[in-house]
Amino acid sequence: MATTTAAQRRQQARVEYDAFIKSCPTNQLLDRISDKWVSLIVSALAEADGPMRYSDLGRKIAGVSPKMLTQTLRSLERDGIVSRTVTPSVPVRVDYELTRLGDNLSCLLTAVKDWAEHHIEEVVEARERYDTSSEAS
Amino acid sequence: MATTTAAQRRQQARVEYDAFIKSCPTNQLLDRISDKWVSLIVSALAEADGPMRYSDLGRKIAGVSPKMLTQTLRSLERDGIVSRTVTPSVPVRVDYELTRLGDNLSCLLTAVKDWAEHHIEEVVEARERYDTSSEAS
DNA sequence: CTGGATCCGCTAGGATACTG
DNA sequence: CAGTATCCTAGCGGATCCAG
Repeated sequence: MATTTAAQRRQQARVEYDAFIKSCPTNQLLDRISDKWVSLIVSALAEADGPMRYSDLGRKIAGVSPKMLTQTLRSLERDGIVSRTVTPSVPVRVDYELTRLGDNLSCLLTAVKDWAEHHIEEVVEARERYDTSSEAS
Repeated sequence: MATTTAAQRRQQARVEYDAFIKSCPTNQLLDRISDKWVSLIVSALAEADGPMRYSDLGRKIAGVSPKMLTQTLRSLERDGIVSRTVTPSVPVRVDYELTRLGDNLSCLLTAVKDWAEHHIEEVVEARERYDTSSEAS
């Protein structure tokens, strides 16, 4: 009674794998830093080396919509990467700053950046080789 | 004549930013390693410490569809991360292996992994604090 | 000023079936 | 065995409007 098709088994495996991946710190971290806006926000705050206001970030990052800015900041705050300080004046003032953990993360990001800059050339060359050789077909 | 709304200006900025980001090695790399399957494939190949066949990878990674497996492998091959060796026997045999660059990348991945494992606890704690304090509202 | 809520288009990626 | 081609869905993220 092979009512369990290959697809079903694969999906089952996928569910388990997803669970595994979600519980895996590495993948959680990768998910986090791979977010386009995360790296930008973190490096913006790292450069500033001090608190930045919501609109400062919005201006510095330029292409971000308020929604994504807020959303990303919230998740970063939740993870203890940034701290959010509200000054209940009129108008309201909100400052964001890297926590110690966030600062640490920015170091990792720097390591990644270094790797990227050291190896990007190799990658580009590989791409060109690949592209020209497949064009030749 | 403010026919250029804030949204339009932001979109303009977004386009420029996208271009900037695409040309930025760091973000290219982040895009690459953040791909769910990339890290899995690279670490699978790193563990194997030798060539693996297409179906070996499919089995090892379990939850992946053929489409994504092929697609990911192709892009990794293009970037010179993995090498693809076809043995034209019957049936065909295809082996994938990390290149030197790929091997190097797996080291970076290890660094990321180490960071994740050292700091995940802090993140989890921060999350719990955040969640419980927002529940309290 | 700092966002929350809502709608909505788009595309990444999964299922499925087929080929060399 | 190692893919390719097709369809289709879910969710990400942008626009827009509104509120504290």
